[in-house]
Amino acid sequence: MEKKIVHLPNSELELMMILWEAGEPVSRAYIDEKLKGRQSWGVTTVLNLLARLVDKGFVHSEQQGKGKSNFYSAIISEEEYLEFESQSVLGRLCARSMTRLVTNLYKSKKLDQKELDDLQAFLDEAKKGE
Amino acid sequence: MEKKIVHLPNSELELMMILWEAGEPVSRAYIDEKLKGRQSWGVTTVLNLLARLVDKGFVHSEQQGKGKSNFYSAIISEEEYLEFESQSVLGRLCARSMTRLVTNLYKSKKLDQKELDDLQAFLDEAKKGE
DNA sequence: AAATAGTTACGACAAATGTAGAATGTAATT
DNA sequence: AATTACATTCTACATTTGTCGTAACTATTT
Repeated sequence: MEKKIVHLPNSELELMMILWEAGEPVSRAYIDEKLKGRQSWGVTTVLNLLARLVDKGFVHSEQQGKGKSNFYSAIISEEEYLEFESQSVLGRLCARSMTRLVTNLYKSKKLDQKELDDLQAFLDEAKKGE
Repeated sequence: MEKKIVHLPNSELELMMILWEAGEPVSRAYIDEKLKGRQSWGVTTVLNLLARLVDKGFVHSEQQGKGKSNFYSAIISEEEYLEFESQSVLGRLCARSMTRLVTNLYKSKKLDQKELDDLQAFLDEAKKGE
């Protein structure tokens, strides 16, 4: 079974972001905690979304024994997913208005200094290659 | 009826991109043309997607008289939509991996020189404000 | 051992999405 | 005036997505 990446709906993406950020297998309870303030999904909802992600090959779920909580971890990495979306409609939209996007994110304080520095480093690199 | 912006599915976003790029009212035939190579949707499919966009308040459709083709134009601007998405899951994903995103897009030649220059200008501006 | 609490799996269902056929109406062609 | 060629609207339908309720099972508490 090869790694086939598909576009994820928002709800599932929300969970993937948590798994990516965690970087290690985490429990459903952990995910619930991270979801606080963003989404108020019922327990089953989260579990169900996780199950769908497992089906799609995005997540691995390992059972810790009956009655105990499972541990979930990302199989598809953030890089891989981003790479995939870059080739899609979304990628084209971002490309067309990259600066506007960056400006928006900066204004709403979603971009931290490190990301800005990295961006500068990338631009310096790109300039050399011209 | 205020301008309520909602998340668009890929298919509809694909059409919006064409309308945004066009910048003026265009016919369905024009859209079909632009779609060439990307999507092979039947005529009705495109019209149906346009109708849904009209319902959602994203597109204005004006009839050029019976039997003649309509003209479609974007009501919600690219800026507005981007602003909206910046606040969503998508925005957070982009923010978290902005540099990777930019790098991907650059590699696949989706970012042109102008966009890079703009980006640099933005960074210069941001640096001053620190 | 009965009750309670916590966990996951299964089934469900409305709404949204992807995609198009059929119906209907005008315009141009024969 | 038929026929042909397009255009749009309406209807349709399988999938996917958003969200759970229930069932079933284990662990803990009383």
